Amino acid sequence: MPSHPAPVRRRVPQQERGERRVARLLEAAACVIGEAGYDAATMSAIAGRAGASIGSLYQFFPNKEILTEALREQYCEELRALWSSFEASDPLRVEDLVKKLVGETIVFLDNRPAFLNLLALPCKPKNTSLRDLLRDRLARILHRSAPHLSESRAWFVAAVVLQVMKGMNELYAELERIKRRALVREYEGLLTDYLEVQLKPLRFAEQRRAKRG
Amino acid sequence: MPSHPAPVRRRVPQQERGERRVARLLEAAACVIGEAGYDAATMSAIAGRAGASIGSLYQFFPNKEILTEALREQYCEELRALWSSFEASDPLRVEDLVKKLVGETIVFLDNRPAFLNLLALPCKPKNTSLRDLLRDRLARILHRSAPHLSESRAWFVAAVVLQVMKGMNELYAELERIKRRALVREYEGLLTDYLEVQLKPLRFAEQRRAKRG
DNA sequence: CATAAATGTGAGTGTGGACTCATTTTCTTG
DNA sequence: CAAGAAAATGAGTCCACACTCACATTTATG
Repeated sequence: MPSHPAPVRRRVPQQERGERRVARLLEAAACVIGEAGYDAATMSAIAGRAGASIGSLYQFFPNKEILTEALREQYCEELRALWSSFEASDPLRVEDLVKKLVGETIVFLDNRPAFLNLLALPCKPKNTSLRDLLRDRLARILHRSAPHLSESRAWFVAAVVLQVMKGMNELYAELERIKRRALVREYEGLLTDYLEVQLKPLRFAEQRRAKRG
Repeated sequence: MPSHPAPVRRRVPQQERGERRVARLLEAAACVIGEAGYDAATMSAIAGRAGASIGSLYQFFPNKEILTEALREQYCEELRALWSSFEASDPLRVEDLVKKLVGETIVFLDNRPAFLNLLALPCKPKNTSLRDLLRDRLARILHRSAPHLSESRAWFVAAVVLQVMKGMNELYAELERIKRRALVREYEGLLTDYLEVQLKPLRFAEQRRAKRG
């Protein structure tokens, strides 16, 4: 008698009504998680925000983890689409790359209030982590701009750039509108300077690093 | 009949035994919060880790918030001491300042596993926020190194530097030992370059910023 | 040693929040 | 329209965790 781990069944919407509901539920989840944080976001609050009953929420997302996973999956796909458009266009000067990166990121996060929360969350290994997705994509772009970078080095620089940008967005959320523009400028400068050094032909970068030996 | 908000009484230790207990409880709280995160850190787990019963924990810290507040207060004082030593020493070259800052911070956080968690936590306005404490101190040091910086500008730069360092420490915690050294170097370079530009006499900084128009 | 104060204990209580389900309402299809 | 499928509902269950309390043990003091 094999005691299988109870295959949780998630109802998949068959009617337009159902799809609308799922969309509204995900949207509500994003808002509530963004406002309250992951742990404090209750299933009831999410259902309420979506104008649905608690039972309705559980029809489509049989538990909190699955709901979160669905949101993460959605973000992954949107990210893939966004970054593919980056890679499709011609390589840019560092300064323009940074400006584009920063600008698009801020808009992206503005419309996805739960993104940073999910980023911090541990996630099952089989699922693509948002963080890894981002790092791989950026590393690829960096490698294209500066083919002399080793893969591991490109990955490393990408990790740093993304971490810095994450910090920027946290500050951005705290600041009053007026100071936000200044903050973005500041970070654009910081990242441009950093990347210009990193993407220079090998000997320049080495020189610079040696100077600090 | 004034219905006062029930003055929660926190037992203050009278014997050495009590002081040891309080110390062990705070230490345990720091560990558990550091490992599990604030929300998932349960009072029972903290008591258990300290080798105390749940009742004992509640004698000295009548609820989770007060416990957290005590930990925050401890960190505040330790921070004040650390930064005062920075301010006491002679002004340093930017590169040395950064190295000292980065080095001391990593050690500090290594011994205070709950620090980053508390940093993220909202906290009652009357209590000194760790974040504000840090910003004020660093801003003061920057202002001393570069008196031409306006106060608000120094504060702004300090906020950016601290946010970048926070990111560094998050990455640091994820990385294997071998890569940590490299990460620290990377951030030292990044921060030094950034601060060297910011702390230069006014016209240089303006020039540079103008270049990006 | 007697006494009281400080400290320690863990079973027990209350509650909020994740999750269930019997039932009803709405939609689709022939 | 009939009848079944999809979707909606919310009262109710269950459990983990914050917090209490009556009582036990240890320590300080005269």
